Amino acid sequence: MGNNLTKRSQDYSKWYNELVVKADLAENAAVRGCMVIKPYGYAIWERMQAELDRMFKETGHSNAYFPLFVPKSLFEAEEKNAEGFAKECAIVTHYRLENDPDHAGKLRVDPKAKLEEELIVRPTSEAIIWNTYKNWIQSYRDLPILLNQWANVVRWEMRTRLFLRTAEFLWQEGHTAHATKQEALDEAVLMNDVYARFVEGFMGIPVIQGTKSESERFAGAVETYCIEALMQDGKALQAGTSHFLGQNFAKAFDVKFANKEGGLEHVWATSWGVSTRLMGALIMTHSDDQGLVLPPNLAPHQVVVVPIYRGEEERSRVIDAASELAKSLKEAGIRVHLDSRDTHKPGFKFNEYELKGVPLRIGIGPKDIEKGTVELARRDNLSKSFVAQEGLATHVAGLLDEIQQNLFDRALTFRNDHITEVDSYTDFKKVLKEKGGFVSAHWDGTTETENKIKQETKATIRCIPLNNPSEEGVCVFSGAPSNQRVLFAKAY
RNA sequence: CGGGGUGUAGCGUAGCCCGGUUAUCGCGCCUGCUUUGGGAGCAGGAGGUCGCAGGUUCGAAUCCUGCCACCCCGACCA
Repeated sequence: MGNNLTKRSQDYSKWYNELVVKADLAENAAVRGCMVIKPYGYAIWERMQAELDRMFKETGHSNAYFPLFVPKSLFEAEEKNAEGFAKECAIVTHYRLENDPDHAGKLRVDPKAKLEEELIVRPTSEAIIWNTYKNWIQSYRDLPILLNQWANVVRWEMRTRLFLRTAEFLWQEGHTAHATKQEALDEAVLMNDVYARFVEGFMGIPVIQGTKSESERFAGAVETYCIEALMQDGKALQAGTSHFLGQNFAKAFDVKFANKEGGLEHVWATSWGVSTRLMGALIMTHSDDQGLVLPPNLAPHQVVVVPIYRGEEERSRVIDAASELAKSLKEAGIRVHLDSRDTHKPGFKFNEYELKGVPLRIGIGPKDIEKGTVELARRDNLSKSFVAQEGLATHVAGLLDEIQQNLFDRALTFRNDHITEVDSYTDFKKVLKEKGGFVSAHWDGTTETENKIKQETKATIRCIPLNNPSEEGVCVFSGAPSNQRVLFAKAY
């Protein structure tokens, strides 16, 4: 990465927060741990939603919506799932307020309005959805069910961070029901792959697909597939997960179907989700000290046109020319924004759009009109050049592709340079401390070893990569035999 | 919940140790003129329950007590 962020990883946290705020993406809300997503941040989220939605539909899924509240009895039906989320639930106990007789002008909870049964604000929707699916499924003819929901969920984490871990966050959660184990497994793998394609192709963030170790697995899942990304400060970030739920939820909610042979079987399930956390991944993967850097596929505005002029006469001429340019780019399918504000000088705008990460900036002034040129400035490498107005749309389209590819390649190089194979615990600790990134090491497969390593180094097993080559070795911690390497890292 | 830190204008801050006129400075905001190819200059102006509540004192942003909020580090986690 061509900036000095990595050299001051201790400041990374501050840098990240400032960037989020200054680039106008989000801010802390009045509610502890919650955030306000501002229009510019939300526009980016909408771009992500649109693309993901397209990919979901392409793979046969539909959208639906389920309730925010989960009755406690439903929530606790799948024991492991309930246990896993129990410590971070917001709970609704009452449904009415009344005037406080002791404090004029204040309200208090009406003790008479206590709910018969508490409602859990969903931390995830498996319970409420499987309770519904129970009524929808009787025969193999009702399967598969391939649904996705765009929603908010609440997880009352002790420590929160804008985009990375907020008490309330936006996400999508897919919940599917299948007649066979293989079909469900295929679905979980497929959706993990959809995530990988989306995050890499659309967001320009390289990821490693893999499975989680038992202790990192989703509560209630049989297998958790995931995509893991690496941030510029050397910490890993779980960017998305796809779970094979086996028959756990079907058994908990008694969802059976009649198969072709006339027998009754429990349904097989998956669930998968990505969240606004991906915005955090975006910021921490591409941004530099000038601000946000958006991959062209994702950017709400791919190109911004900044007119440069002095005086009223020049202004109208330049704005006319700039409008023509913007129009021709728009006709070529490019998302372009003409900033004709007269209240800010060009220099101010240059910096503002750099901060906001617009991939390409076009400057046009009187000199350009004379010469038939424009000034092109790339956000990814901050280079500038003068090019002819003629054929500009084609040139710009090509450049946008190039920038998209360049951002991905740059991040991929960084990521690959930060996967280090180690064969001793000394090296393991040394690499974690001095270099960061993923450490590829042999592990004996036990949760006990995993926990001890976590305690001593704060590193966790991020994933066991898919198609991992088998290799004989010994666990770096215990010395017990192992037949493959797994990826460890400190993580967000 | 444990350990540390910070609360002063929309944002960032000085002042606090050692109490004393009208609470400092920068950014931003408003008005005018000049400016406009990399965050404009000058002049004028608006904006404050000094986190909250008590206490000490002739006098509190400053000292004391209590409370609240936020940030960082741990446990928890997409």
